Amino acid sequence: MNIARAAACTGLPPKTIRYYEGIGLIRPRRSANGYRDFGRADLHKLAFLARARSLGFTIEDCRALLALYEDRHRTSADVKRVAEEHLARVDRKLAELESMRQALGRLVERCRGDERPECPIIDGLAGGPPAAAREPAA
Amino acid sequence: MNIARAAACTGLPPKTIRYYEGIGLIRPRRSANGYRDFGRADLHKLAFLARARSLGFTIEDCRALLALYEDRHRTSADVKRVAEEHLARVDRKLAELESMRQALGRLVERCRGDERPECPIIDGLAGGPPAAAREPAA
DNA sequence: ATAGAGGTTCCCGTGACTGGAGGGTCAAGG
DNA sequence: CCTTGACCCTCCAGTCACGGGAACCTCTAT
Repeated sequence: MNIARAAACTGLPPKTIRYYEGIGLIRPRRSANGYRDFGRADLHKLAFLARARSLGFTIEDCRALLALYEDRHRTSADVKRVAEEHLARVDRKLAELESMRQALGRLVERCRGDERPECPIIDGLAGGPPAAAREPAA
Repeated sequence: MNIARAAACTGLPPKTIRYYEGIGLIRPRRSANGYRDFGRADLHKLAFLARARSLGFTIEDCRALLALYEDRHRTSADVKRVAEEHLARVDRKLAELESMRQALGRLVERCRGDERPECPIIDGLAGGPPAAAREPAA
């Protein structure tokens, strides 16, 4: 099976498949004309990679997971460790994004978005009073 | 003020400050010896950039925001548009990460993490039955 | 004079691809 | 037989926002 069909089967762009071969994740045979020739096992690996990537695993995680996938003497503890580390990364990223979203949302909310130059967003970025200083504190 | 002090004032690494000058975000004077010499306005801009970056604005957003920051004829609508577009990007990213987290969490949850090779995480990545197929369907 | 702590520029590497140049291969049609 | 168009190949450059490090210059203190 040539690369275009492998791409269609797995949902990965041909460029990405070549890249994966380049970094040693897969090793498809070559036909006499030099074209890559993907077998059943290659397709399974590519599909595996596509799913792992879509869950946000890094390429190096994928390399480790693929090795475990092919190792019949693996332990599920090894797999779980990789996944849990990634899960922790995802959670950290989520927390970071959520705090961004909140700060950003507060600024946007308070901006009237009219034709005048006064702008709480600019003020906030410029280090003006964060939020409470406009409250009726007196 | 030299670059190390500017870095200390703004929390930005010297490397980043040089980079910002390289891409034209700031334009500090130079002393006779060739050292950068940061004035009050430069520091304000750097602090502005640090805050904008910490909210996840891209460098190009920052360029636009800095221009608005310095434009006394800006409209808050212009600022708000930039911020809202970014907010929408953040929300999309959040949704994506949350769906990742959920799928990942489901897999990790079901993995016993013991010394045996059977592993729902590997199975899930390999395209095995997603979740329900192990239920007592018979 | 020298040592050490600053500063400068320039180039390379990161992650995970994507785009494009330049060229080979194959099947079908004239 | 020749051409056209759709494939395929390799290799290089660019992305984003820096960070590391080399090679070199400048200042301050001893």
